Amino acid sequence: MSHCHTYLKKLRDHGYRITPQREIIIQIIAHCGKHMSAEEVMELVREKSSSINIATVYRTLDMMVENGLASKFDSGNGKTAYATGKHGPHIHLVCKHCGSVTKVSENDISAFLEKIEDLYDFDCHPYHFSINGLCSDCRHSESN
Amino acid sequence: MSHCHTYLKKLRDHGYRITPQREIIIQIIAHCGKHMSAEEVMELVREKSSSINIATVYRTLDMMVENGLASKFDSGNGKTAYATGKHGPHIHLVCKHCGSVTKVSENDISAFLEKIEDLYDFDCHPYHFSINGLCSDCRHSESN
DNA sequence: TTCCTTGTTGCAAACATTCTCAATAAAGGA
DNA sequence: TCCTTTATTGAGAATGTTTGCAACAAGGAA
Ligand SMILES: [Mn+2]
Ligand SMILES: [Mn+2]
Ligand SMILES: [Zn+2]
Ligand SMILES: [Zn+2]
Repeated sequence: MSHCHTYLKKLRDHGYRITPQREIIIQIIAHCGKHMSAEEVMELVREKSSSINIATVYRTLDMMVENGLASKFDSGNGKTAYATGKHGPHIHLVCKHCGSVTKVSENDISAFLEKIEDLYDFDCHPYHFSINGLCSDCRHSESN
Repeated sequence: MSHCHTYLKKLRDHGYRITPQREIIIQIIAHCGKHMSAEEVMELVREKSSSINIATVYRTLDMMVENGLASKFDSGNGKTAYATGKHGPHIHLVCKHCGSVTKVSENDISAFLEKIEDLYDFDCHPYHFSINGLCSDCRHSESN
């Protein structure tokens, strides 16, 4: 069963209705491994159907986030980015000085997330978030 | 020297000009220990001066973030929240099912942040961000 | 298959945030 | 103190995202 069918089934099991709009949107974000803004999803949606509204795209993406099927985060360029689990669990270190983004691998976070689960009984899967700070280059080149 | 004078000095040292608008905005966010939205800052600004524009509030808060004097994160209610270091370093575990927010203490994160610094030479201070997931109540009460 | 209930959609308006630009004023030098 | 340079401001337009609501349609019942 393909990735997006799993998502659709999960949503149906949660009582959501499966509409053609949702099928198209979920297929797009599920098959594309990268972050996408709502507008980028919308562009691909338009290739498949001509009358889906941007509000429906936002609503569907947010529904996925609320049900743990996608993550949502501030991409730093003024648009919110969405991605499914296929994008893979990792976090982004965003330099607030130069804007560079460094990826932290799953391996380097797992111990931390296990701790969060043990101490707080909180399940942070699929995890994909950003931490702001100063990158290596910027912290060493600055006088301050 | 009060908290906000330290901020003002740091900004002046970085070449920024100190305007009455910035003094008022920084004083407000520096003295208030909690997260505030730009609109909430604006309301307090209006009590001190009648003609400061909301764009200036946004610009000043973002300037603080870019210079490591404040953090900025998605509060979940549709408005971005800002806070200075006085709010204290910690992270928020936000339940995407019920919306509850659990605070993770500095103590439980420090090992992770040291690892990030060692491995990636990235300085994530002042850290104050959120992780989405399922809270204890929701993960156990749900059938899924 | 048909009907009913109620969740979902498209649309437009509202809202939150960012940007553009001409006017203003902070900071430093004379 | 006055002048010059140039960062900053207010105003409003633009952009990105959310919301209210009437029309529509998915999914279950009969
Ligand atoms: Mn990513
Ligand atoms: Mn906080
Ligand atoms: Zn950097
Ligand atoms: Zn919860």
